Amino acid sequence: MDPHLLRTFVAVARLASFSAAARELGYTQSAVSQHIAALEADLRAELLTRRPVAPTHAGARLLEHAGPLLLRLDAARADVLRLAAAPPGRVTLAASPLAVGPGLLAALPATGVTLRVMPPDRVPAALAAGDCDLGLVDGLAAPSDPLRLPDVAPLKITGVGEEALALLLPAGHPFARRAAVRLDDLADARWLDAPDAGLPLTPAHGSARTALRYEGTDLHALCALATAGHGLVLLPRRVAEAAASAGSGAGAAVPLDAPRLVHRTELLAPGNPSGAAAALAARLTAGSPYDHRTEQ
Amino acid sequence: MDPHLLRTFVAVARLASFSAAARELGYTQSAVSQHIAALEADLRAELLTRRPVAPTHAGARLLEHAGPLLLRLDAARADVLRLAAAPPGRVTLAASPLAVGPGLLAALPATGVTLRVMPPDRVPAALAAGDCDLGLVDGLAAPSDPLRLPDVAPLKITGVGEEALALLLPAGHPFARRAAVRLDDLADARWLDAPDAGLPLTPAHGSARTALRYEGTDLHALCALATAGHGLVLLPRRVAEAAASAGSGAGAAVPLDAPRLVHRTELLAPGNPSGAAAALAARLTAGSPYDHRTEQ
DNA sequence: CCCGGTTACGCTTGTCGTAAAGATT
DNA sequence: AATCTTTACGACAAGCGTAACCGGG
Repeated sequence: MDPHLLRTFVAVARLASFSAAARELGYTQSAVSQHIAALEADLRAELLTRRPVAPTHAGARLLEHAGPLLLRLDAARADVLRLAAAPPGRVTLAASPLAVGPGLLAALPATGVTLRVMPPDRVPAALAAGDCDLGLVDGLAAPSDPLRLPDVAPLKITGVGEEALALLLPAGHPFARRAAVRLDDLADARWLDAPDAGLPLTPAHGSARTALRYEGTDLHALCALATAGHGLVLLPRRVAEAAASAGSGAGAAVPLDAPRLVHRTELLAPGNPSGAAAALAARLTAGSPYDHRTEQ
Repeated sequence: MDPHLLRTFVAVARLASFSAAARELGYTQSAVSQHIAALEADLRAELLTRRPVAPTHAGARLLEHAGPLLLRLDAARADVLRLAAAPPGRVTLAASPLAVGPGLLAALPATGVTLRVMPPDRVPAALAAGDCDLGLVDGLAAPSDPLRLPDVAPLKITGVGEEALALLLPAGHPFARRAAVRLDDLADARWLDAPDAGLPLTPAHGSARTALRYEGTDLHALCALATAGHGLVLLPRRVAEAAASAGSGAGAAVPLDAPRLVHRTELLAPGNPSGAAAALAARLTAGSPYDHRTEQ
């Protein structure tokens, strides 16, 4: 089970073609064919149907394993290489949209930082692959509970902020004048689904119908959709309030009465933060105005 | 970063010797030396100091990655091979000691099952390596929260039981006559540390001093130690009560008043449970008397 | 008959073992 | 001096590419 074979296998499965995979990987079709044959011989199972090329049952299983496996492998490489590489002055920080808040902005030094915003589920992978030096992710969790992140690598995870939640909705919405709403009230609400912006439909939303799916990481657009009545979104309270007032009165932010659910932001750092990265990490964990708001 | 090289590397690091690793792996010392050299050239970093052989900083980092990586690799192999292998009638079930309860015993069919008890942290690895077909682990968690397990492979995880906790202590202990104790009361208690039996010292125990460390998976011995006053143990309530009464009055079980903390048991199954394993899994999740006690 | 995957075969490269050299206690 | 790692080198196998082959649309 050479990683090379595995990589070829996932490429073939993804592209549904031996020749396309060969082109992508810089091999000949023949080599790809041999790779798959070697894998199938090793595992004593047919992994792909040919013509059309599609994973068999066993192949599908292997695919589930292969992704995380290759990711971890890259992570290990990148991690050790990062140790050896001369620590450059620049730091690249990957962050999910809702992790970009006042706490982060206050902690950023004047120079030397690249900020890269991406969907939260891609942050760990970016860190693993060495594309960035630090990661900031956010998500919903119980107070002081860590987020449930895929463990792609031994990462140092630090909570850097927790904030209560609020619902963003149009000013004319029946709930808009309430002092607070409870999750029970929202059992069959219509939610906006915006996984790239860090607002996927979670178990907290119940068996909700999706109002609209938004693909992108732009919070302003998302808030505009919400205040225009295309669906509800659950946001950190400050963000919701800012969006409600910014929209020239078109929106309203209603606090969510769910004491066991908060918006949490976490800092992910590889075990070996280089000098500049370590300094930024320290400022993010300690110096942030988010910091001491750990309860409620 | 060939897995073979990685495997050699961890062996060398573990044994602190090239030659010993070579013997263990069936290579010559020369080959081992070449493996390490290849790794170091690839990662452009010295991974081991020679004489004495010890991991460098970079090597230590790589070691952190290598373990889970190799485990996942074995898991993938085992998983796919299991698919192809003719499903034998026998099922091997790996379980942590406290997961062996009435629920399990009731669900066991008359024949065809091998039960293997091991420390909870070794169950996922056993499943990954294909040494067993199903796993049962237990641990402390918030109600209806899943346990935090290392994700060695894409496993199907199902909660099969939650139970309140109780403290087992000698009959003469100051707490023995209380109706319940709270975690605050136990801030500086002396705890038994028995990680192999599934009772490691957790954050729930505060910054506790360890009374005695017990290595082994035998609950009876552990309960005897507790009732003899060698330290406190936190057990599922039924287990604690049974142990208290079994010890001919030497012990007492005091319910723990911590509504946010329960003893939870989970069933781990690979994605491809074979016929017999699937049947047992179904009986464990559905038929168990544990099953409907999900709250409190 | 064309497109795409497989098989045959030669060549290059890599990997292991033997054996000699080098280093460290 | 003894022990353990490294280096040199030869043998063998693995892996890739070229090219011929085959099977389905």
